[in-house]
Amino acid sequence: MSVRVRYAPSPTGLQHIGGIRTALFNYFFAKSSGGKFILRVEDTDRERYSDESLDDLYQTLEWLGIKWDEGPVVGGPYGPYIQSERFDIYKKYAEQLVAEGKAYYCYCTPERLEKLREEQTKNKSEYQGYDRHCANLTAEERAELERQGIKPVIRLKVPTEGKTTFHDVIMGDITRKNKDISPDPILLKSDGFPTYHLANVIDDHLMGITHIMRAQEWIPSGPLHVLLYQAFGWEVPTYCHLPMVMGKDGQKLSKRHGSTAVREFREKGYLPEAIINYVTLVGWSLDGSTEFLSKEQLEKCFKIENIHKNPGKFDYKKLDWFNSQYIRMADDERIASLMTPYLVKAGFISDPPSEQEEEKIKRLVKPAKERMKVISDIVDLSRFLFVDEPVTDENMYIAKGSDLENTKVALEKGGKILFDMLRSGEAEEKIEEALMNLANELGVKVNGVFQPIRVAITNSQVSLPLFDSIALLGLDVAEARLKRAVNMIKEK
RNA sequence: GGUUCCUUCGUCUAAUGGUUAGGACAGGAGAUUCUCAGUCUCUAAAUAGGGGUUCGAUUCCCCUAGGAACUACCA
Repeated sequence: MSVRVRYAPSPTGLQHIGGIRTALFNYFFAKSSGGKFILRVEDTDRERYSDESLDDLYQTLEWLGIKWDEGPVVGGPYGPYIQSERFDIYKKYAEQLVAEGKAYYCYCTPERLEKLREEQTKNKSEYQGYDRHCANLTAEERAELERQGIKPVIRLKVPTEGKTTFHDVIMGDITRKNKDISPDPILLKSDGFPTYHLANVIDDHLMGITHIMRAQEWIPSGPLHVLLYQAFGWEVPTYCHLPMVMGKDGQKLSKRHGSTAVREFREKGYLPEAIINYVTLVGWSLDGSTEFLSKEQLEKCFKIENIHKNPGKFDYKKLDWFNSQYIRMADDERIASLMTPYLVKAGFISDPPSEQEEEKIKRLVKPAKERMKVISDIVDLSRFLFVDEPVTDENMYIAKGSDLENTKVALEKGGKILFDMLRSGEAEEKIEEALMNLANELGVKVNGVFQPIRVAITNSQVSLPLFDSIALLGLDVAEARLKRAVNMIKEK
């Protein structure tokens, strides 16, 4: 039987790291086993649903380059793939269960349930959950409640005896006593929408899903789902509960740990291949030493056996490392076009950029590439190129390895040597040598000459290498800046 | 509280009865005759604790401890 797996997110928020990790594992498992990857939108919670979330889902998967074989937009033989469009199906199956005596209508108000819950926690009752108040309503009682206009929910009858076991590829057998399963969970809400449990089980069956790969937080509802499959008389798919992605403190990754939405990472200038590579390595490994895996490689070598049991913490620093590595590997043209929006947004260049600006960006890539962790770093790295701000006292005088006198000489003499030689087309090595000689005369290290000049030209303690900076700026502009600094320092 | 799951360097992980317990990120030190970054080299750092089984346990079993998830008309 060929593999069919699905990613079934609920569009109630932006796609986050944990979510796409699940998507990626499903996708890679499908690809590596020659199966199908299906996308299903579980939008049964109309309170929390938002169009923005749905858009974000599509955009994020597209950005990552994850294509689904069946699902919304592309369609497929088991559609529709959006649960809100399958409304009638769930109702039908829920009512079937009621007719067979496996489920029942419940008229309890949210208020009563709330009160029940309060009492249970107050009394530290061992029994948690619904008290099966409506489990044995007579036809008359029901008719009366209906007449009062109360819209019922449908609850599953969970056996109080026995136990339920399911097999998990990663975890092994997981068994739970039926009496420990949340008593009589709601299948169909009073608004007629299914709950997750019902819709999920029905769709997985109807869509021929063979493996259910989802986060470990779903383990507790596993037995309940098995009970549902059994109630319908359906075969239970293979379970594969994925280890969770945690924050630094070992708790479920959430906003307080930092960025979690993929969109945020994208906006900061992370590359999709870095996200894919790193995220896949949390909870999975090929061999313990291979670090770099492209999407194409993963589509081939991903093995379900290599998924771990234990949760993994999300390490932002390692992601940064991957990202800087991928930036370096990417070709210059791509980096240039990725940098452009940040420069536009910073107000450095016009939108769209002029030809000269584009030329500038192109030349900026090489020296900047090695220095970026994320593409947005380009803004600070290139400020000197687009903004002409006179060097500040602070930057000028804290230049390492130079005092005021040396700084003056370095700027005046060094600057003259530098630009004269540059103008006559001398090689960089030669110029460096000349500046080194000057440094020797002054009795300072080379840096004592280079640093003041670079600061004068870039107004920054930390900047691109001097020759790169000058080349980027153009000789005239760079020299003008140097002269301005010389004049400034003369007055001190 | 109840239920279920988890436990190798700070972090992600490799090794499954026999290794000096390996790699990577982060940290530290140094090198690279311009800062930063990068690159290179070196370095420190772990089998949660206690019992078994065994000639031998990171690896198998039990207990303890710690952590996590779930416990909604949310998914």
